[in-house]
Amino acid sequence: MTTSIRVGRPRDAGVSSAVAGAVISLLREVGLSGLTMDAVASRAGVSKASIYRRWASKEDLLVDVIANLASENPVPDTGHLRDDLVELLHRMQAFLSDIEAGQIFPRMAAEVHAASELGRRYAEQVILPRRAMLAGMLSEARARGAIRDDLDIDVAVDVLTGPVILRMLLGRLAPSDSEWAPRLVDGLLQGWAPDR
Amino acid sequence: MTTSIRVGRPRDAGVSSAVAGAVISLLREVGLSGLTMDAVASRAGVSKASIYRRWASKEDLLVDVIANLASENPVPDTGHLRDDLVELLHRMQAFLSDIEAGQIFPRMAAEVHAASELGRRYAEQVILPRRAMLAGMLSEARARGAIRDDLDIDVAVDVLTGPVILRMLLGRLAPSDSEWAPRLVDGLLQGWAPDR
DNA sequence: TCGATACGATACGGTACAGTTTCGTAAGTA
DNA sequence: TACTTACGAAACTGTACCGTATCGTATCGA
Repeated sequence: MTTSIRVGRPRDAGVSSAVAGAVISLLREVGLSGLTMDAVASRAGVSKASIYRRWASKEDLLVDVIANLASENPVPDTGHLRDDLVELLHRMQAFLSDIEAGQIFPRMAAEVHAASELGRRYAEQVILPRRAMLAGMLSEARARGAIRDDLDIDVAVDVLTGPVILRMLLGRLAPSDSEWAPRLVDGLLQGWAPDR
Repeated sequence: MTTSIRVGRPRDAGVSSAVAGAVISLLREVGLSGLTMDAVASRAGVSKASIYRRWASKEDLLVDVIANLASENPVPDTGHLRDDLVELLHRMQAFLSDIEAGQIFPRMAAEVHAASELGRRYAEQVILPRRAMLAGMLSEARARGAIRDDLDIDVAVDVLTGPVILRMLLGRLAPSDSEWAPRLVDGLLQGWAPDR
């Protein structure tokens, strides 16, 4: 509407990015529940007043920062389904264990489950696109005959990604070595192979 | 040591159980982070003093109550692996969607991941025994030739249970009908069948 | 009956933290 | 220069909540 000409001192763009960076690093260190606005301000080298000039509440800030957390995620596509899947699971594990340190994902999972605004946006911007990409990858493989044509794609997506989430949640209780992903994929592909 | 004869008014056993019940119902309604000792006392119809006479802290109370939450879980065993697995997944779904309302499990998952005392005890008393039972069930089936003898049991447990956890976390975002579990099991068993 | 302990009710201390306000100053526009 | 908005620093308000203490009463054993 009003492309009003701003008067007065302009906002320092560095403040916003410093705050976002502080939120992410604190999220890793102290988790969602341990994150305070005072800590964010201090870590960002910024006053709380400046934060509240940009975001109406802590909730708003978190939604904004976390939703923009992981937008880029290239899909491996060598044309060789087995290797693509192993690579995809490895990337997923790396992604999860990167933010794992700060326990972002488990807490986001709880938010998703609780259907909070934060959870809704996280699912919408992070989880669902990834599921859709994997589904597309499998559909393509099925179309070119690499896997049996009666394979249920939805369930296949669950079977591939569910175990990764599970192992991540269990963490130290069920450590997974580098061979875990290929063992999983190879095991599944045995059942997914087209009838000869 | 001292089997000291108690003097004075004895503790009312009803208080402990009322408190435990209050914790569970509140956990379902407001979640772990929304649970306060005042609310527990009020819901249980008990004074806070009486709670602190029994548990040293909120943390102690939660660990005690939650760890004793789900101890009994019979394993289906009709001898027919496919049906047993479907039944087991259905029970798992029912279990998770029962406590789902209160979001206990996702929060416990975050605790397990965070390796807190609460999470450690939950994993020890709830998760790991169930994994062990399922692994036993699969080993038995493998021993009697119902599934291929080179099947990796550990990965098989992940592949069966991971998707259930995933769907539960996603909740409304990826609703699963009653056919989901059999589709999952049948899909997996295709790959697990022994070579003919 | 007496002493000890439990009970509910309730007040209180202490702390943590979200969000607001104030103040002196910096950086823009008219 | 005058005005407007942003900035950091820091004090402040309000609230939530854990854990403790006090009080009058109830229930046990001796």
